[in-house]
Amino acid sequence: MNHRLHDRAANSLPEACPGLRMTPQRQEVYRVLMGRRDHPTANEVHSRVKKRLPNISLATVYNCLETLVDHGLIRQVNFERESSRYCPNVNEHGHFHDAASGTIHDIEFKPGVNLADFLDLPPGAVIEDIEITLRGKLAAS
Amino acid sequence: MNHRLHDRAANSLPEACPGLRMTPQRQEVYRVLMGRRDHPTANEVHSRVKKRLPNISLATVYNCLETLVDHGLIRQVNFERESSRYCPNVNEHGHFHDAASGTIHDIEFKPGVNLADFLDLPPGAVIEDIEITLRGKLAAS
DNA sequence: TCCTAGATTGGAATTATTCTTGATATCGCT
DNA sequence: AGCGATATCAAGAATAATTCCAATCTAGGA
Repeated sequence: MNHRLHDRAANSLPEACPGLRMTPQRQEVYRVLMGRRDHPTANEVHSRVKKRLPNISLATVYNCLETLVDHGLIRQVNFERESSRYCPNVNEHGHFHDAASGTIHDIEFKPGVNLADFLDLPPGAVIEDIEITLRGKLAAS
Repeated sequence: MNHRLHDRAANSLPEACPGLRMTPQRQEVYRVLMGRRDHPTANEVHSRVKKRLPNISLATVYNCLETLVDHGLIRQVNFERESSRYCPNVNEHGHFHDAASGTIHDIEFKPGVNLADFLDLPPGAVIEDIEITLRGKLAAS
């Protein structure tokens, strides 16, 4: 069992974030994302958050998610035209979509990798954000 | 000037595609995409196609685009939650979104690149599709 | 030519998300 | 503690892209 992960999941925000007022709703939305890192949709987040905040509205969940994204505490992930999903892993990383199970796995870059190593970037391009999505199957191991 | 490109753009379908009935609508949708490779949305495709087929409906444009995608003649490209865009480049490639101009550039992989060299894939993962999107700025050269 | 499967159309329906508005809560200051 | 300014919340309405539906149409084969 990964205690490091578990401990983080049990807390609310890792540290204060400048300019972000920490309300019970935002705290709980964040807590829920940390508690189960399965890339839930806003709807799923709403269901989970309602366990503790039964009166929270879906609109508020959307607001909280947007705020947390804007402050860099979580990331919004899009697959095709499906509903957005949310992910508390703010490291640069990609996602692997297992078609069979519908699960999503974070994909880390191998250490020391540089985008320009494998992509033919336009000269002078300054990259601000990367989104890498793989779709496929996990062969039975 | 790139004659190869220009010639392809002027034609309709490059070759017959098994199981695909080539209707005037599909032909024109394809022609429009080849004629201007700027990753238009379904709406933009609709406007362009109407020049020659004034009665074509948006639903038909969606149908044609879907069919062409299903047959591997074009690709559907999604950025965030924006409308889907369509692209006649069916090679494996990524996209660079220039925030300033709103333009989209195809990004090719460097030759001989293997994704597994750069990404920490889950063991036994079989990749069926890759989507790489970069957002950033093109520095004034 | 006639039949049939598939294609097209226009409009209605769907769905995720955003917007609006009024009510609440919080912050900084005295 | 009290007050005004500001931010947040909630509920439902509104939006926008896309899909669905039912009714024609069309092309190609028997």
